[in-house]
Amino acid sequence: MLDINYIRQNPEEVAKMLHDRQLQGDEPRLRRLLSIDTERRELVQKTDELKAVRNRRSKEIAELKKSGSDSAGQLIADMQSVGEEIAGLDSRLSALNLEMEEILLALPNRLDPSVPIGRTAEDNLVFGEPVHFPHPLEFEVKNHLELGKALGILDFERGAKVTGAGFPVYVGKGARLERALINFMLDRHTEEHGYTEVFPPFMVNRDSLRGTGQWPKFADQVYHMEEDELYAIPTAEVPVTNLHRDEMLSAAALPISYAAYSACFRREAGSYGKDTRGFLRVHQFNKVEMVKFTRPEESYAALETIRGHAEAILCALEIPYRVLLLCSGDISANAAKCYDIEVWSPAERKYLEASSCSNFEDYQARRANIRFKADGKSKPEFVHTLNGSGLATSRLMVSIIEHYQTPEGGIRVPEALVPYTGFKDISPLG
RNA sequence: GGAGGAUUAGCCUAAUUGGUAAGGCAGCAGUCUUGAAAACUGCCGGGUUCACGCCCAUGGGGGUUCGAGUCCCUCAUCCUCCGCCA
Repeated sequence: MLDINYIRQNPEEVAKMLHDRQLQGDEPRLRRLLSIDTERRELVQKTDELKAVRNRRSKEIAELKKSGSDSAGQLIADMQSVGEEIAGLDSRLSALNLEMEEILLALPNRLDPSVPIGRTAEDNLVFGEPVHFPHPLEFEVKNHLELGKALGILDFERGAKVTGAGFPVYVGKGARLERALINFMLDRHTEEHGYTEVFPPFMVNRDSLRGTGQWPKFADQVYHMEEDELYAIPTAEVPVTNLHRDEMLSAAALPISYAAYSACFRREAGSYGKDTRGFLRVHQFNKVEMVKFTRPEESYAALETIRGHAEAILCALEIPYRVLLLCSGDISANAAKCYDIEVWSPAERKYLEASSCSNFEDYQARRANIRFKADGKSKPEFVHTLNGSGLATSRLMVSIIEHYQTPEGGIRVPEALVPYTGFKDISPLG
């Protein structure tokens, strides 16, 4: 959520941001917001004056009653009408506040100046050089679906029977490989990158969804348990960032860094037809997420750090990847700046998104009311929040299966994972 | 699921039959000091104002009232006991 004071003082900047994000259609709502704000402020002034009168008179009534005088009757009658007037203005005010909040919650974040201006994913900037690792695949490569099925480590059909399409089952060494990946990444982040491990709830309430920005705008992408008014988390970002909702953090504690494994649930409503085969788009997948809370002036350095931590995982696994700096038209509404890390799929012959590292600045902190005090004399400030996937196992699994396949149709286990799997390869014979 | 109790600022705690939230700790700045501690003074939730000030804020939402921390309704969370389950 943006600061209404910032919007009031820089309306043309906000309009340009909407334009850069290809959201020109939101501009009428921005104008509506500004007019609500003006009316609201006038109304506040008026009711404040009336309330000041009421407070003063009420004190007089108290004094009169205390002194045993009966002369308070006229005053009380007068205040009755003042009270009615206040109630009328207040109800108008709360309607305006409600509408203002609705618009504010739906308005996207500002963009960092370093974000390239562009219309679609085509305009994303390749950041730095793609990173290669030599994998001798001098034979006809199979895709992860064929290999996974032939090796008996992935079972999409039974997953579809038990739950539905997009809920894969990992079997045998496949399950072990998945668990190894999760443990490997958590260990790296906690032991080498300085994160505190968190194992969060996989369901959250609405306040948490609103805090990180999945509600109200993206509510249709989230599984909803109506009877209990709970939502299945689309990412650990939601429960972990909301750990500190409505808290005043001690300045000395910043930055706070959490790494969390969670299953992630996404309805992916309306997204069938594109990259939907196998693991490329599923309703449930596993992910290790990094979340940071920083002082405002430190957030952009922290973004680079998080990206480095995600890249370190890929380097350790020797999986080829590249980094994209998302353009204004493709970046998510909540983020001020975002890198995507994409891994190379030799079977699909294209890059697949495996990680997204974002700086939300104070956009989430303002929604979730996460503040800190720099020192004793300064006012509470909103922290900056960041997160990055570190990383999504489903996409990594595709990479590992495809890059580490052997001409015989088996899979070697990446060196770094062997201590976690307890085996070095998955052979066609099982 | 049932009964009872609780929720006040970063933390801890007060407030008479309903009369408009008092203190303490921590933190910051200043005075004093060679320096520090102690002591003293000021600041220390949000909005508005050049400022004085004014308004809002006692877990969330609503109600009664001239006036609500206090009374009523409702929801959330925590604690205790009972029941149920693993």
